[in-house]
Amino acid sequence: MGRKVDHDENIKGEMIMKPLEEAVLKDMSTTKKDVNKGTWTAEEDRKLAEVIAIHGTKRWKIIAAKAGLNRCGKSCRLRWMNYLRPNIKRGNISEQEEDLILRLHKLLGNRWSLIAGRLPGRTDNEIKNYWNSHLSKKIELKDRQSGASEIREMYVGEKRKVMESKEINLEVMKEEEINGCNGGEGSPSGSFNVDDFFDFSNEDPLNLEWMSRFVQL
DNA sequence: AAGGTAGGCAACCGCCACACG
DNA sequence: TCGTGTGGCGGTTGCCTACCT
Repeated sequence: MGRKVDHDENIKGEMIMKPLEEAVLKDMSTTKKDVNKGTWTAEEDRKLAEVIAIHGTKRWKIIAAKAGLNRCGKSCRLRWMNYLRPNIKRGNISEQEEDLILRLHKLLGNRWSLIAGRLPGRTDNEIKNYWNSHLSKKIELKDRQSGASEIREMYVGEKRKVMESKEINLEVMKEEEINGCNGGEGSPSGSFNVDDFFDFSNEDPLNLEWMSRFVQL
């Protein structure tokens, strides 16, 4: 811990500790022994939401201490992100959303947070769970029905290679952009543009037309 | 009605990347 | 440049509930 913490809140409203708060944190800091685990209670949810309403969602360790919960910061963050955050949609994943998940997964693999970023109100955890419990089985069934499992195994291997090279390409593209050597008409990045892909502006997120630019099912 | 099993989901774990001193 | 703390992510676990025998 070498970080300086004796500040007040800054203009952005980010949470920064005063000396007293530092002492509180010290008192509240939990050892692995006494840390609370398992399902969250309504009371814990309420306390966490209260603290976040005041201090925002930075410095989860401090938030955990301030809320007076014997929870680690990670646990608080997870609870907020997956359950308490405003505008969270729960359950009832529509056909449109399912289609989008399938396409995105085909394109991105198990990059759940990226996929979730394309589905407003959905969390990476929910999509991951939905995939594991519904979609993966659906795909398996579909494969079996079409008798394509062997072909698929080959395909999956090939796809993995492609994905890996695509990941490399994404990194290269980002780097090129940072270095200012991408974006010309002679750009080597081909038809897949990472910024187009992650540009959420000016579009209905559930409209799949944008997706068909990138991947077909 | 009771016990066993499978499915769904919330939460934890461990790793990695990044920021900061 | 290096060490440390923290947040973010994907994989995994374990609990709860519904369904089946």
